[in-house]
Amino acid sequence: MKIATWNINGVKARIENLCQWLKESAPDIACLQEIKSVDEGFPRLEIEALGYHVETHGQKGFNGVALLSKVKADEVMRGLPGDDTDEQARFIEGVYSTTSGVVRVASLYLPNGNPPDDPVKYPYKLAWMERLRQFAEARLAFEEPFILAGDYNVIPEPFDCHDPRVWAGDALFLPQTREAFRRLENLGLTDALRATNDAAKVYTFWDYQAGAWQKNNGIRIDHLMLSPEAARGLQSVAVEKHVRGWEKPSDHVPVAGYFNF
DNA sequence: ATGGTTGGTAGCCAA
Repeated sequence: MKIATWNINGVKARIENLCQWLKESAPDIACLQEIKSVDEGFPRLEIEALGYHVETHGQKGFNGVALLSKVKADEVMRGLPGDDTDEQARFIEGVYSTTSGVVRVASLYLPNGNPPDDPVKYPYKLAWMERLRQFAEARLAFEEPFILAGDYNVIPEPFDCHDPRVWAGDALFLPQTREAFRRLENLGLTDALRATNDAAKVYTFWDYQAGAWQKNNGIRIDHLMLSPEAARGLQSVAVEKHVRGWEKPSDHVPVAGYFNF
């Protein structure tokens, strides 16, 4: 089974790239972030025509996540529990039947948090990460294959970026951000790409500005975090970097895990 | 639109 995550930075602007990628990469489940669309505006017909079921959790203008799957989800949950006042569409979870049982997959778009001195943005990021930790802890108790995939807006280690000095004061790399990410790992979640490729300098995002792609000035912020039951089934991870070189690309590329379930 | 890019929106904001 192939399970991928991709921040597409606007589904309407990316529909051609998205369809091209679905045809060529053919993930069984795709976790999308930053669809930047309300549910009614999501181009579901084009995607359904390629054999995918579509579940969205959209919002006007920004954020928004989706799950595309070859097999229809048995259950879908929208929104990260833990704060009923949170209006931002950043989380959707689906439960899927496989030949060997069930797999639970979430598509998440963790808050960016910049600028860190903003009275709202960075505290919101940290609070969201704590909610995610509590949610993951509850899910891990199920002892199921469980995958938390998405744009974490977290650079876990200095070698996950081209130049750590540039990121020193950034919400994606501040010590508190990295500590909160480590708390997720310490629950027993495995960072799939780190687990299969310990080589440094693997990136998933390159800014549109200042020729970042051409200079390979990237960061690794899109992660597949696996429960022990999912990690046991992990065979390999692919960063589909060539997609960044397409016409009208997203600034993120897909990251895909291959599993023996 | 500060500029460096892009997307969505009509608030230049968010990334």
